[in-house]
Amino acid sequence: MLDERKRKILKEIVDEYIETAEPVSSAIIVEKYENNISSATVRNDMAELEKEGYLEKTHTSSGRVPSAKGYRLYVDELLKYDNISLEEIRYIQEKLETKANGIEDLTKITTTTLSEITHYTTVSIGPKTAGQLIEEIKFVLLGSRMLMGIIMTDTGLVKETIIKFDEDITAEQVETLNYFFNNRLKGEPIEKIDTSLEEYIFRELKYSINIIRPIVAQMKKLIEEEEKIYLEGTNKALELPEFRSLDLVKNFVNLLDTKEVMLDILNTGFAEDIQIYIGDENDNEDLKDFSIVTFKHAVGDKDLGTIGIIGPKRMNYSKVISVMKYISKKLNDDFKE
Amino acid sequence: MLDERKRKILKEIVDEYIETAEPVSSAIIVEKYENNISSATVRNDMAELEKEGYLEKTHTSSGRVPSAKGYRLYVDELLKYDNISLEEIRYIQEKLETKANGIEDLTKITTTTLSEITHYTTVSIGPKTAGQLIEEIKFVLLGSRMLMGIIMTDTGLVKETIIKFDEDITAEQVETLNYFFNNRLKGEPIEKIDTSLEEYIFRELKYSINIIRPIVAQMKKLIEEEEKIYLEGTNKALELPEFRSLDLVKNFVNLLDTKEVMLDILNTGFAEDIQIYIGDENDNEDLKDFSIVTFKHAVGDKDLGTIGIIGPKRMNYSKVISVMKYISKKLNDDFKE
DNA sequence: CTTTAGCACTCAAAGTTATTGACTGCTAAT
DNA sequence: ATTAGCAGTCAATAACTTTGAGTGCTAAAG
Repeated sequence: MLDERKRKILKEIVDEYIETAEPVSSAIIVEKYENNISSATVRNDMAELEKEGYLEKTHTSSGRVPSAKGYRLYVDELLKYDNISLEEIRYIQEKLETKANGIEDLTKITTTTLSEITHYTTVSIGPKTAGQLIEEIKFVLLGSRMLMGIIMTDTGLVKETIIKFDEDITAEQVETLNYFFNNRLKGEPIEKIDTSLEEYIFRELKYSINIIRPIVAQMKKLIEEEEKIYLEGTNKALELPEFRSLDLVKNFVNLLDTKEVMLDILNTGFAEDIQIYIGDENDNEDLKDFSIVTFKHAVGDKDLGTIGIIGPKRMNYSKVISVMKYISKKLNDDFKE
Repeated sequence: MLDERKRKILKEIVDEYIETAEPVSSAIIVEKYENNISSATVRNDMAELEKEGYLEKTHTSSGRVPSAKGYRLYVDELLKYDNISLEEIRYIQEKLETKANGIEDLTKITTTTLSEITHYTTVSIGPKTAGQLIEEIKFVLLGSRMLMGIIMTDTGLVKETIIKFDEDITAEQVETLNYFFNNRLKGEPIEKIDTSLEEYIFRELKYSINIIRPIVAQMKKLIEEEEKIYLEGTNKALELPEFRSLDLVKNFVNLLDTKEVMLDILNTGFAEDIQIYIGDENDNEDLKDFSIVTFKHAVGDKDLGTIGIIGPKRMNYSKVISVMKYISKKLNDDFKE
C-alpha cells in the first residue's frame, strides 16, 4: 500500500515532529530531508498517508501530525534501536555496578539512571511477592517487646517488618519461632503465610495469642503490602512544550499522584519484553495524550520488578527503546551470574 | 495603632480572601460582615490598613488582598485555633491508632491523615539519626553470602540494611560480629559508626577485609542515607484556584520534585513548636507564593520526624494549625506511655 | 502515469480597539 | 467620625482585523 518513498516521508515527518513538537509542513520536509522532489509531491504523499490513517491535521490548513497508527508503524517498522552512545553505555554501567543492596534497591537505581539518560519521567514497582518461594525466615529480638521478621525468597528478595508486642518475648521463644516457621514454610510459596498459621502455631507451641497474632498479621501484611510506585523526574516532563496546556499538566500530575493507572500498566507487561503503549491504545482516557514504554525485569517466571518511562506521545522512541533494550539485557546478564 | 474595628475588618478581609481567592471589596465586607457601617467607612479603614502594610492592591481600582504582614498578624493575633470538629478528632484517632510499625511508619500514616483532613499537600521526613544512641546492633545471616544489619536506637528507631559479600560467612563469624559491635557501640551515639571501625575489627578479629569493609560501608551508608521526603496529595493542591497559572503549577511541582528546598524548611523548625512560613518570609524565591506550616515530632532533644503542609499563601490557617496542634499533642501524649 | 508550478482558499494566532463594570479615592454634607 | 455620591481607573472580555503559514487543486511538463 505504501511505497518506499511514502514510508520514508512518514518516518521523516515523525522524526521532525518528535524534534520540534510543531505540525510538519511539506516545505520543511523538502528543505530538510528531500531536496530532490517538490513540496507538491510531498503534499500528494501526505494526503495519501492521511487517507490511510497515519497522519492527522490539527485544522484544515495546518501541517501534519502523526496519528497513533502513524507512531505505531514508525515504532514497529521504521525505527532501528541502536540509538545509544558509548558514553551512555559507560554511564549506565557505572551506575548499575555500584553495589545495589537487594533487588528493590537495584530497581530504584535503574529507574533513576533511566530518567537521567532519557530526560523523561520514570516509574517502577518492585518485584511481586506472589509466586516466590520462601528460602528462609528469621525473627530477631529487638529489646524485649519487639521483633524484626525477615523473609528471604529464592530470587534473593528480602522483606522485613517490625513486630511489636504487649508482653515480653524471650530469646528461647524467638528461637522456637524461627525453627517452626522455617520447618513449615521453607521452600513453600510465600502465599502460604496466612491466618491458618495462627492455629498451627497455637496448637504446636501454645504461645499466648498476644504473641502469635501480631506476628502472623505483620508477616501477612508484608507480602500483601500495597505496591509502591517509585517515581523519578516528574519535573523533567514539565519542560516539554506539550505542557503549555494547564489541563495537560494537571492530568499528568494527577496520573502520577493517583498511582492506580500506572500500577495497572506496569502490571500488564510480559516478562523481558519491552511494551509500548501509544496514546489511547490503552483504553484509559487519562492516558490518551501520553505514551508509556515498560519492561519487566524477570528471571524465568520470577518477577523482579517493572520499570517504565512515561512521556508525551511525541516521545523520542528511538532513544528510549534503545536505552531500555540495553538496560534490560544488562540486568538479565548481570543477574545470571 | 489599629483600633478594634480595623483589626476586625482585617480579619474579615483575610477570611473572605481565604474563602474566595478574589480581592476583597469594601462592599462585600459591609454586605457579609458589617451591616451597620457604610462601605465608605470600610474604604477609609482599608486605606489605613494598606498604609500600615497589612493589605495590598493588585491594581489601582481593585479590591484588597492581604500582604505577608497581614497574614502574619492574622495568624499571630486574630485567629483562634480550635477549628477542629469532633468528627475530625475521631478520624485522626482512628487513623493514628492502627498499630504503626516503627516511627517512620507512624510519620507516614500521620502525613497521609493530615493531607486527608486538610486537603492540602503534606510532606514529611523521618527522624534524624544524628544524636540517637545505639541500643542494639544485630547481624543476621541470610543464606551464605548475605547479612542483614540492624541498628536499634534509644528512641525505638530501627534501621536495617542488606550487606552482600564475595565470600562465605559462617554463623560463628556473625555471632562474633554481633558481640564486638555491641560491645563497642552499645550506648554510643550512632555517629560512632565510621571507618575507624574497620581498623578496630581488623585488629581484633583478623577477618578478611572483604568481609569487614562491606559491613562498615553499608552501616555507614545507613546512617548517612540521604533523607527521603514522603509526599502526599500533590494533586489536591492543583485544584485550588491559584493554580490557574501554568508557571505556578510548574514551580510547585518542581519544588516538590527537587526536594532540597523542602528538606531545608523541614529541617529548620524547633522541637514541638508549630512553625509557620508565609510566602517570602523565608528568603527562598521559589517559595514566595506558598506558605508552609510544619511541626517537629520530638521527645526531649531526640528528633522523631517533621511533618509539614504546603499550600498557597491563602491557606486555611485556622483549620491547618488547629489540626496540627491536635495531632502534635496526640503524638506526644501517645509516645510518652 | 508521475511530478511540478502556481494560485486560490482556509484558519489559528496575534494584534487592535471598544465596551463593560467592579472597584477606589475624594469631596462635601451630616 | 461617618457617609452619600460621583469622577476616575483599569482588568477583563468581547468583537473585529490582519497576517502568514499551510493546504488542495488544476493544468502543464516530464
